[in-house]
Amino acid sequence: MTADILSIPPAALHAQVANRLRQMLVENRIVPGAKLNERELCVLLQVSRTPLREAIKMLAAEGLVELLPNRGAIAVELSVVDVQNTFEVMAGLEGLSGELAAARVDNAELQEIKALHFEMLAAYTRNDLPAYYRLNAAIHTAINLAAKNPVLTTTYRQVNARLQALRFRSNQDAQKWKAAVAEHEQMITALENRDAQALRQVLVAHLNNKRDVVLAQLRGSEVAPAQMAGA
Amino acid sequence: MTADILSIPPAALHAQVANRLRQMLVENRIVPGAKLNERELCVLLQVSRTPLREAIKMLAAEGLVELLPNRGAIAVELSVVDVQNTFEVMAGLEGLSGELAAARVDNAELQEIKALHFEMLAAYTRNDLPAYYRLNAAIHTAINLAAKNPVLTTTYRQVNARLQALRFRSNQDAQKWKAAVAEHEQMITALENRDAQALRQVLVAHLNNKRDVVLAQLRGSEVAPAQMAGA
DNA sequence: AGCTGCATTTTTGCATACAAAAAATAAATG
DNA sequence: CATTTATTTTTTGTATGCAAAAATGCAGCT
Repeated sequence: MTADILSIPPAALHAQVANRLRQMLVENRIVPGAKLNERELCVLLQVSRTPLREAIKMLAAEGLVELLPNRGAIAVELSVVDVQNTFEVMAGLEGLSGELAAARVDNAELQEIKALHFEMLAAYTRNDLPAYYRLNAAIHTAINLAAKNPVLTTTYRQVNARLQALRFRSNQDAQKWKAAVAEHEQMITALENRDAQALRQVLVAHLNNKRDVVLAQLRGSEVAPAQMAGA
Repeated sequence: MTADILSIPPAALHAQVANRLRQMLVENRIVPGAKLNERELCVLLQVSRTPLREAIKMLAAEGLVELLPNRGAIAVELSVVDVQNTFEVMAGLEGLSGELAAARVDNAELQEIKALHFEMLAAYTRNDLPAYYRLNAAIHTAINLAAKNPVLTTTYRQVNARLQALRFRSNQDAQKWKAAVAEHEQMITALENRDAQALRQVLVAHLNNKRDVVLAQLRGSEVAPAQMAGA
């Protein structure tokens, strides 16, 4: 009876398709530059072209795919400059998150973030990179949510999604990793002190460091093929 | 011969439709909360439902319309809290624009911004509100472009679009107007001095003031109908 | 062999057709 | 008379069909 009312209707096909494609893009299952062939994706996702095309249009608006006139869509391929620009915006959004979170975080949220932080330290100590990344992302998400601004959260997620594909394969060296953990310590301190400017600064610095790591790796993987020509 | 190569193919229908709908939403020709009836819009825009629906999906991803399952789309209706949150993000993006613009503006850009500023002063002196708004927007766009970060520009435009409908009808009192002009003077000074932090601060303050004006007006127009009940 | 021009196939973009859900209207019941 | 229920109409969501553009393959030529 009431179940009829409470039961949530299954998401529309175009939304489901958008979610699945988004995941595939973010996880690099569709590599940057690759064409999104409608026929293939229809078979893979078991839907007709109409909802598929609607989903692709949404991903285009989100900046995850690029539409080529009369030539369909391809997964966005970020140049080094694109990555720099995207990180620059992310740093701004992350800084704002921190500023607002410091002002608005409640005690329950703070305790949970601290708990996540300790879990992350455990993963770091065990050299468990996947767990570290997962907890790291959870902390940043929690700080963002503590800012209590859904518009910020949506914008943050959307811009961040474009970088996810890159971070997926980024593993930093021991020294940078240690520095990142130290920055996380500073975040907790700033958050406990409700020091908005301090939290902003450490988050911006943190993201700039991450940018450098990603760019270094990106440049490395670009140079690699050139070595063959030189050899 | 070469004209064939250089000639740009006309934008795809879905893109044209998205542009027209975006304009209608931003100019309040489709009022917040109004349903986007597919049949009506097909007749109005002279296209079939397929490209229309694709355009609507894009606008949904941009946050200009809301999709209701099995009930189509409506123009987003921002609550007071939504407006506050959106301005908060805009302030962050404006601040970042200013910071980067101060560091990267070249002389030609600076001169053009100054010229726009003087034109704006002329419009202010003549009490020409439409021209003032136009030039005001042009200055903020120019600062944003001087930041030389396309990702920032896109994000800024997208978030700003949601507020455009509100600003359209906002006219401030003489005192606040004067204060806004004074803030613009400070912007020019900060930009000339390449003082990133000063420009950030004045832009954030400027946007906060704009937010207050919009919110006051928004609350006013909400109270207005209630007066009838009290009378 | 490599390039060019043409025919074929594939793919995209748009329009239409059909099915299911929601809304509107009419009828029936208390 | 109000309220509910049944029926019709409208509207949305998805699938399919068709035309134009792009990609592919091939024959002919230099």
